[in-house]
Amino acid sequence: MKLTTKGRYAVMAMADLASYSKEKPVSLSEISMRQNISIAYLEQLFIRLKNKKLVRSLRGSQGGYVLEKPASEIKISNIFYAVDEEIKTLNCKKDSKKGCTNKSVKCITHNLWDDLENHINKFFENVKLADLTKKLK
Amino acid sequence: MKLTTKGRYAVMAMADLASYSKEKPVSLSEISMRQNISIAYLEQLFIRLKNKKLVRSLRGSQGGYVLEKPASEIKISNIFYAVDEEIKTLNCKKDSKKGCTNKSVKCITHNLWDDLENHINKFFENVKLADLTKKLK
DNA sequence: TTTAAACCCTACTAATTTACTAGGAATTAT
DNA sequence: ATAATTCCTAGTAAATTAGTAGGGTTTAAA
Repeated sequence: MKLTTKGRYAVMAMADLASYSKEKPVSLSEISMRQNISIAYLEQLFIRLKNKKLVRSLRGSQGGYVLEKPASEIKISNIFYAVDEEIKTLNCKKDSKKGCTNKSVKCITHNLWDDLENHINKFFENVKLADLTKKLK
Repeated sequence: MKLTTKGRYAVMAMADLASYSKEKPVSLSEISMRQNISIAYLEQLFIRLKNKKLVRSLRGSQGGYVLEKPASEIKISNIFYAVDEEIKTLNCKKDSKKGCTNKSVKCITHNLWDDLENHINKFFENVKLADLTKKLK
């Protein structure tokens, strides 16, 4: 059970934005240097963050990104969701009423995995971006 | 963030054992059929479960496995630990005092990942194998 | 009006991890 | 003896992750 760089980098980048984009937009090259993540990789993440309306972009020279909303209104779960950092405790689909769809497998521990997912998701729901920036710098 | 089959199968197999090994040892082929996991794969898991004293093996014909302790004394975290299902929110080592060892990277979100790890681990600490078997069958 | 800094977008590839298989050896009840 | 079982090591296929490449488009500022 492991957090991928996608989710981790996205949160790091957003935390960076939260603390450095007060005055002016922050460029990916700045974030790249501060957080040691390649620009090309950051680009991929920011396209998604933008699609989910977590950041706003300013194109052209002197451009960059700013937060679309106050850091106090952005949950970690929003960021993870934007970049597809999914919490998955099962492989099988969860469409069927009870248990797994995979017909012959008895998912005897189904409830446990469900509880776990809820537990983790709740954690991310309860942490806001603003909570992190205190620890920055 | 995803649970691997190693951890998931190990818990399923242990839950199977907990409910079927009361009278006689349960063979891997039985578990294999009930849980739809290959015997060869189960073998790998049970070697580790045995090393960590969670199960006891009985070799030879009519052999199989039984729980080493009552299901009420086996935590999910014990099972995960036995099969190396690790909860990892960071790539960098956590040896150094504060933050990451990777010198030039500022792990600004370090505390968040630490909190997350604790949160997940605590969940697994609080669930016992016996809690699952109620839901079985 | 040119230039350079920036975002935008798609596709590909390398690296790593996961999931699983193969094949045999040792043990033991019947 | 034999068949059912655990035990053990090594390998490989599949999937995912992490990152690169290379070309756009937009825009502030010289």
